[in-house]
Amino acid sequence: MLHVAEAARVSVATVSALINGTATVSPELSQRIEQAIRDIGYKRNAIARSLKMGTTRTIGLTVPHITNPFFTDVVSVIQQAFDRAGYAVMLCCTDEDLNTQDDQIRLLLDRMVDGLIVARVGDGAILKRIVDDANVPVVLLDRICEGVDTDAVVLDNQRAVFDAITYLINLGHRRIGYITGTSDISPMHDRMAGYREALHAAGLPIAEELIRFGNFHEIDGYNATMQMLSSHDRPSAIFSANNPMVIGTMKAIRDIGLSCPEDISVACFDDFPWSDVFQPQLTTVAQPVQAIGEQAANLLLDRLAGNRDAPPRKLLLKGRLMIRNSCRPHGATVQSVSA
Amino acid sequence: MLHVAEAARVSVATVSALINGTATVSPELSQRIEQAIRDIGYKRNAIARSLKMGTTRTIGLTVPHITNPFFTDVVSVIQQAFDRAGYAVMLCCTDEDLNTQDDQIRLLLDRMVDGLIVARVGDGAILKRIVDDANVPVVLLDRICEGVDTDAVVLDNQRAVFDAITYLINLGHRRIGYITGTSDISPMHDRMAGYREALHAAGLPIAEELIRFGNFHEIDGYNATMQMLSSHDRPSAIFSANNPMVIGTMKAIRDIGLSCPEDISVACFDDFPWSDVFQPQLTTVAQPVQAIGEQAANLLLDRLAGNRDAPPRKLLLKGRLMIRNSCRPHGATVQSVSA
DNA sequence: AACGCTAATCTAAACGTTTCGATCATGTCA
DNA sequence: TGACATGATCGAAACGTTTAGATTAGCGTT
Repeated sequence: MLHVAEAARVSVATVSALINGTATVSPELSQRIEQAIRDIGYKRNAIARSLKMGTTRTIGLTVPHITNPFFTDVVSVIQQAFDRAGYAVMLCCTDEDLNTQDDQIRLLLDRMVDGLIVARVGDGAILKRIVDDANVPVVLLDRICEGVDTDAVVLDNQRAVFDAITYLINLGHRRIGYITGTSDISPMHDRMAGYREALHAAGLPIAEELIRFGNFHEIDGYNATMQMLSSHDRPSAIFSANNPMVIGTMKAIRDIGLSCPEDISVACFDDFPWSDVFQPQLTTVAQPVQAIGEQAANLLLDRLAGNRDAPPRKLLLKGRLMIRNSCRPHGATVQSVSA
Repeated sequence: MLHVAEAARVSVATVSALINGTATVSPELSQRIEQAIRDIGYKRNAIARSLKMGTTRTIGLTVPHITNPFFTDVVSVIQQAFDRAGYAVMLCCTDEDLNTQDDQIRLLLDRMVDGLIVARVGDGAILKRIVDDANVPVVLLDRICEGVDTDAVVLDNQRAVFDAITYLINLGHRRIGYITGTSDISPMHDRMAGYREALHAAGLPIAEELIRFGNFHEIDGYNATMQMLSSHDRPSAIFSANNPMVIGTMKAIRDIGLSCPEDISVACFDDFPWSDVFQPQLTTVAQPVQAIGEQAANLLLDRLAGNRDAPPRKLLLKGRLMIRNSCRPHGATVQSVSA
C-alpha cells in the first residue's frame, strides 16, 4: 500500500479510504490510485488488516470425521454459507479424540477466528473453559454440551430413534439389537433414550445383551454385530445409531452367512446418497442436513453481525424415517413388505 | 504480551525470547514470566506473529465438491497430514465453477496462506496467472493444468480406464456406453482417451452416440443413461467416469425397468465405502486416496520446509480395478460371473 | 476582508508480535 | 587492576494496515 501511495503521490490514508470507501476521495486522486494499484498489482494484506481490525473474517469448524456422510454434507453446506458471506472456513477433524479437539480449538483461537462451529467430542469440561475465555461466539453442532450455554442446533434424537424402533416393533420385532457410540455425547445418549422409551412404551423388556457400544467406526459395528449374531438367541432386527458402523453390521451379516432383509432387518441413523439405489435399500433416519448446516451458519453469522448479547438459542430439528426395504415383518418369508 | 512483560517486570523482548526459545533467559526470569503467563492466561496472537514473520502456517485447499467421495477422502487425508505438521487448512469448494474458484483462490491468497493445494476447475489461464504472481508454492491435485508448471499428483487416468474398458470387452461387451464430465479438465480428457484406446485396441468401432457428457452431478448421469437406454440399439454395459453420476445411472436403470447386472453391466470411476456391502456390488476403479492425499501434502510440506527451487515434481499414481459383481459376461443369464 | 463551514487530504499512532543492535553486569585473564 | 569476552536483558524499529484528529483548500456569508 505504501508503494501504491508513493506511485500515486498520495498518502496511505487516502489509499485506504478509497479501497474501503470510508471517505470520499476526489476523482483525480481516485484515478491515480486505481492506476497505481493496477500497475503494481497491489493486493491488500488481510493479515495486517486483521491485526488492526481485530477480525479475520474466518471461522473455525471442527467435526469428528469428515468421512461420516452426515458431517460431509453438513460441512459442505456450512462451507457454502460462509463462502457466500465472504468468510473463510478453517476445517479441523478431531477424530473423536478429546486431546486432538482441544489442540485444534486452541489452534483456531490462536489464529483469531471470529467464530467457531463445533461438533464436539468427549466431555465438555475443557470445551466449556475454552468457550468461556475465548470471547468469540460458538455454536454447537449436532452435539450439545452440559454446562456450555451457547447457541446450538441439534436433532431431536430421542424422538427420531423412538420412531424408528417403534416402526420395527410394529413390524413384529421383539428382540432388537442396538449398536451405539459411547454415551458421553448427547446424540448417543438421547438416541439410546429413544430406544429404551420405544421398548418401554410397547411393554417390551430391555435386554442389555442386545445393546453394544462401539467407537463410531465400521470395525466397531462389525464386532458388535458379530457378537450379537453369534448368540443363541439372536435379534431379528438391528438398529445402528451411527452410519459408518452400519457398514460393519452389513459386512458381519454377510460374513456370518445371513442376509438382509430375509434373515434380519437393519435400520440405521443418518441417510446417505446411495441408500436409494443399492440393495437392500436401507431404512434410515435422515437428518435434515441442509437445514442443520444453514441454521448453524445463520446462528453464527447473526452473532458475527453484532448480535452478541441475545440469549443462547437452541434449535431442535426433526429427523425423518426413510422407510425402504431393509426391514421386514418378523417371521415373514415372502417378498412383500406389507405389514 | 505487554501485560505479561509488565507483570513479570521484564521487557517484551525477553518474553518473546522465552516463548520461542530464541535466546537463553535466566531461570528466575523464566519462572516469573511463566507465572505471569499463567496468571494472565496469555495466548500468543498468531495474527500479529504472521504479520511480522510473513508466514501463517495455514494452507488453502480447494476442491470441486467435498461430497464427491473421492474428494471427501482426499480432503480428510490432507487435513490430517497438515494437522500433524501444525498447519491449519482453509477449505473451499468451487462447485465446478471457474469464477467461484478464482474468487476463492484470491481470498486464500489475501489471507496469506503459505501454500495451496488445488483440484482445479475450468481452463487454466487464470489459475496460471494467479499461480505465477502469487509466490506461494502450489500443488495441483487430481487435475493437472496446461502451462502451469508446478508440483502435481494425479492418477494415470488413461491407463485406469483402459483397464476397466478392456475388462468389459473381455466379458464380451461390444457396445459400451461412456458417461463423462466436460473434457476441459485433464482427468476427463485422459479417461476418455483410455476408453477410446481400449476400443481401438480391441478393434471395436467407436460409436459417438454412446459417449455422453454431463456436469459431474447425479442428474447428469441420470439423463445421459436415460438417453442411451431409450435408443433402439442400447449398450450392454455402461462406464461412468465419475462417481456421483453413477448414482444417476443406477437410478435410470431402475426407473426404466431394467436391472443391473442382469440386463446391463455397470462400472465406474472412484470407489466408495459402501461398494462392498450392497447389491449390486459395483465394479469400480479405486484411486489410492490415502497415497494421493499424503503425496500432495508431502510435496507442499517439502516446499514449505524451504525446498523452493527444486524443479516441479509430477507424481503419477496407479488406479486399481476393483472387480465385483455389477458386470456380467455379455449375453449371460446365469448367476456365475466366470467369463 | 474576515469568518466559518465543508470536503479532501494528510500525519501519526496503534494493533501484537519478532529481532537487531545496544547496554550492562559478571567473571577471566594478562 | 584494567581490558575483554560472555551472557542476559532491553529499547526500539518493523511488519502493513486502519483511523482519529489535524491540516488545508475552497467557497459562500456578512
